[in-house]
Amino acid sequence: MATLKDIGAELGLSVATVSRALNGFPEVSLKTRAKVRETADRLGYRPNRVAQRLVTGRSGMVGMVVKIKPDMSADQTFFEMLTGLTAALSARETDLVLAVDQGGDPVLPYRKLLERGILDGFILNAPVTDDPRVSFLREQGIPFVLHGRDRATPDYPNFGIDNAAVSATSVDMLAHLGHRRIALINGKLRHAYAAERLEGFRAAMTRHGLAPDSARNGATFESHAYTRALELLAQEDAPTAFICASTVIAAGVMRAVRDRGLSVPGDVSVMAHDDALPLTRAISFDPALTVTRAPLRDACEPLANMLVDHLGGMPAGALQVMMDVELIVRGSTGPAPKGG
Amino acid sequence: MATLKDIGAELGLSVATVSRALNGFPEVSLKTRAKVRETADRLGYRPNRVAQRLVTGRSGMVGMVVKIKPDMSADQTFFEMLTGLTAALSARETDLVLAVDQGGDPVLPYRKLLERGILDGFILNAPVTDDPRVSFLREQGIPFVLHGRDRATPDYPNFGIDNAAVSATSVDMLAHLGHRRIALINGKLRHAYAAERLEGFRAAMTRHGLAPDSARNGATFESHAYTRALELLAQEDAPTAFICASTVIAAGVMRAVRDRGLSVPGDVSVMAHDDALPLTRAISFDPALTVTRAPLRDACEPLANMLVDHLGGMPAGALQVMMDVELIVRGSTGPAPKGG
DNA sequence: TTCGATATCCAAAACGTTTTGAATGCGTGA
DNA sequence: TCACGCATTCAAAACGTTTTGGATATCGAA
Repeated sequence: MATLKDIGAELGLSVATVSRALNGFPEVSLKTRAKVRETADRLGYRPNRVAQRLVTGRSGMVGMVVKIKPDMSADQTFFEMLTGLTAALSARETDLVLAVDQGGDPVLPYRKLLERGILDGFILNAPVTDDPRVSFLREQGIPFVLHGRDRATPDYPNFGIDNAAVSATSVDMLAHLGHRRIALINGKLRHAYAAERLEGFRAAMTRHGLAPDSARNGATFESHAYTRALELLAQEDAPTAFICASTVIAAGVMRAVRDRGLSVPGDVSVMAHDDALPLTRAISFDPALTVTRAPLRDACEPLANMLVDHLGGMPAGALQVMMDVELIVRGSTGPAPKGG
Repeated sequence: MATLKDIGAELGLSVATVSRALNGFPEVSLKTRAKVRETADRLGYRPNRVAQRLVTGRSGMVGMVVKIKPDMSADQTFFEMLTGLTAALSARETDLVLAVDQGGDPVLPYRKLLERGILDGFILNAPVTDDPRVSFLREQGIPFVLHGRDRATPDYPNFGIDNAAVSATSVDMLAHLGHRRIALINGKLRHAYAAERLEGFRAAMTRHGLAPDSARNGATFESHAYTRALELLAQEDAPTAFICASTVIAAGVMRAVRDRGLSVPGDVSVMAHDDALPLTRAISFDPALTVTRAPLRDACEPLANMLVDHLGGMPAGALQVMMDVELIVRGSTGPAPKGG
């Protein structure tokens, strides 16, 4: 492998000048810069990352812990994140080291990864409210970026969507269509996103003068959503509209609606939040699913860039982004049934 | 972070001696070795891996590419491997860098990972026959270890099970129970393991004087196996025993057998090869599934160690292991039905 | 006493890069 | 001619480790 010294020897230049030339420093003449570039290409020069990292004091590696649920339902979102993150990070000369959380103490895998002493920072995802990993990494002084947020006013870099707005947008749209009894089939409440969605749901329902008590929190299985929806539909004043935390949940709800002999959207409207995962595509539903859409993949590049920027010294305050979600109205929602 | 120099300064020793003391070289006295150890612990010394890697010329990082199938069915095996490999590699001070293969050119992700110039080697899994990744990495001169093998006599480090023996063991057992018409529901034939299983199946059947034509190769979905089994059971001389490439396939076959109004193992025996994945447990079948068993997890530590050893200079010839599989007879197999 | 062997230690080089501080050459204005 | 600024380049230090090639002290044997 060609080194800076090789290039310097070839041209009669010092390694310092070669280094500057390649790194675009201003104090090197255009002529030598061109010559250096040319020989570097010709010799197939690639900077030795290990040497770069030794002198800069950074490892160029960040960590991520994937939590394996017993049902392996994390897979889909995880692969989506993994694909996007590795691509975005490698564009910033950063590598992603993975570890697996098999349950138990949530900070343990982070502690073990840290002990190896080779990581510059972490990417956290799927926060629970007041996430213990956040407090741990903060007291260790390790930089990290969080997908979403674990508290109302985070003081760390984070990127996510406005989950309260997800619920609010959904409620607003359904209320505008005349629905009065709207249910929320939510994820488990300890997940920060679910708590935010519930809060947004309650606020929006109250704002519209509607009873905010038709919210169900729990596991995001299709079968679980099916059961919850059946329970709600069996009530005297059954909901005429469902807001689902995910498209998988929407599938369960739709199945329940049909098993009750009802139609979508004639009798019941169904909408969901859509992470745009490849497997459960909202557009493949019949009828196509109305959604608040925020592709998970879109979060990867910002997350990667924010972490690298933060490692480069950018303060956390400048690295907090909350995205708006897009409302896409399709066939699964319609006016509230007459005399509902 | 404390360095060798810090420890040396504290004790009035040179960094060379401190380094030797910590690395267990013989030419340092027991007394100073103990003192060095003590101060190293007290100062919380951790070797700077980047510096180590610069001088040793190795990066301490190996790569693995996960292939995402459209149906994401790789997830289960992948997570199983990921869990085991990260643990085994970190015990050898090695990190795992992941990339994603989203289809298309199978060597592209390896090429891109290689261009970053930070990897010492690769772990390959799920080989197809005459795998193009093998030829690519070999002509690039990059060390790798393969889970399984892509040709009969591999010249690279590899670890796997004897897939021909998997079939042979299964056929032997079923033939011994009196079965004459035995079917193989196999994976896609381009996968090396499936080709080996088919070969082993044919050889064993012929050896027993049985017709080796009831083999079906294809996707490893439950539904696909169900369809294939139904087809075979509809034949005039339907099989009385099924050998399945996986427990998922066995589930489909069992469903087909029952939908035909037949019983397991009274009318039809069913057995499978079991990778011991957490989700589809052979023992949870009803009746519990007879299997040839070789936990996927068991391959992780050998694979990790073999790659690290190979990187350390051990020749490929010394790093080729083919494991035997374990036959576990449970309730899903029994004597062939009378007058079958 | 002297020689050689042995045990123990150290100084310095090396890995490939970035960065600091200084040097060189050149033109310009006085 | 001198001083000065500017553009361009270089030598050397630094990062933290491993490893090479001595150096020093100790001891036994001649």
